[in-house]
Amino acid sequence: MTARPGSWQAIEAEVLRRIHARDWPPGSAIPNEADLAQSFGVARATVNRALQSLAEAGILDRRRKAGTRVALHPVRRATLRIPILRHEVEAAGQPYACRLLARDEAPAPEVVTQALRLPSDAPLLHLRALHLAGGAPHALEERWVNAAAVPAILSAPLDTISANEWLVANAPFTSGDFSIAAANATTDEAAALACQPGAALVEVLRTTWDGARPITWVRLLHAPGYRMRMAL
Amino acid sequence: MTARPGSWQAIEAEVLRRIHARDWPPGSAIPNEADLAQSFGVARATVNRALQSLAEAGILDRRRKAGTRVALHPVRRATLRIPILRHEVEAAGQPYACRLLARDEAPAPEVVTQALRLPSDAPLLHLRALHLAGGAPHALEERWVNAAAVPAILSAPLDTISANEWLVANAPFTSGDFSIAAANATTDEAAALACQPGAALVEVLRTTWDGARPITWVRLLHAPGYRMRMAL
DNA sequence: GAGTGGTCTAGACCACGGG
DNA sequence: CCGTGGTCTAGACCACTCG
Repeated sequence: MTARPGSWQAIEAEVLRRIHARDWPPGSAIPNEADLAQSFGVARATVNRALQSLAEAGILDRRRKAGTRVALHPVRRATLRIPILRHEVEAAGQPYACRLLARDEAPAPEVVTQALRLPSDAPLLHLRALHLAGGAPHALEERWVNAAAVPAILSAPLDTISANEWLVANAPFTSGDFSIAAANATTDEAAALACQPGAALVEVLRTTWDGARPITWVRLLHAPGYRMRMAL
Repeated sequence: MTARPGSWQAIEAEVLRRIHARDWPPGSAIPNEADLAQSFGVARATVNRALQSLAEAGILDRRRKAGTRVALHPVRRATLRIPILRHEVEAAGQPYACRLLARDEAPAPEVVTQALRLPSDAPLLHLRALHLAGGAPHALEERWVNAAAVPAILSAPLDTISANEWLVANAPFTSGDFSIAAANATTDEAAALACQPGAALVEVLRTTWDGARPITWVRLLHAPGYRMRMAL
């Protein structure tokens, strides 16, 4: 488990140790790369690799000329892996299924068109699907797809493959928003998810873009008991 | 905005372009580093930097000898910044306050001791606090601190500084778990958060460790309307 | 202006792991 | 075995930004 002496991981661990040991307290400046390299007996590039890793993790603040400082408030970052629902379910050892509940091209609500920065009369494909895990409802998906950006979706076999999965394979995106909140189940949602009306549900909102072109807006309502886990 | 030609960012962008353009479709192998370096006219280390960046982002799968492949299912990662609550509130332009509701050393529930992998009779400090934003309830915090690992907390002025902030400054951690779920407000919680009983609340569970030593377990209940946002 | 991090190069050796 | 990625080195130049 211990990194090879002289490796950048070893340097990283040693720097971390000194920070935790308060040798280098929060807010203080640490020696520059050249000095550290000499004192550790490695090349500067190796020190650079270690410090960049720590900076990326938010442990250090680095600025040219100003030098490297221990972050005053180490803003912790958690990385959330967002799997395809099918994979998530199957990874839990349960059979997955997806049922297409609705599909139409009705005009989208303002919330959606505004989030996608599209005119309110833009032609959007509307989909509603229920994801099942082991026969039980897992999540309810409400989706709007920008048909202008992904015309092929109009002829996609969405009763065979979930829109989620089809889009991942056919419409790569470059950026997006992702947010999590809690919502009480409406009577309709409760019926679809086989839970009590008013039950607390995890609500995930996602918008994706390919460059400047909006691709899709989706709202996922997870069945009660759902929990998103990450490591710190 | 465009990266300098020959920089690793430029290589990264070009590789990304070829992936999006389906020159290198999902699952396919791409040339090895040496070949790419030659064709791009840069050193192998530069190509390595670019490909490592893409691998870290989940776009590429890299294995020694097996080479580099375009990830079949680009598992998207969202990085969530976990700020100190006070900062989060103040960043929203609202005055922050924290009220300590309870503090005792009663035995902890099994859920807590098990999550911390401690014997069920381990001495834990129990805290309950209400975080306020602009005078309105923002989040309810239920916390258990491993007094054995952080004895100084027993004499910390927790009516002045939130336990959250005190721990960040005085008890660095090396790893932790983080999970998000939704919960209906109990009558007690509703009273504290000034909302309706049964309201859907975002529940955050966090456990932190310093090496093998458990530090703290905390449950945060956010007031209705709370939303965690991240970029993809 | 000058110090510091950011990056590139050319070359080398190593570790992993597929065939 | 041996090809591929992972990493280290020594040296160099650049870019940013603080003073």
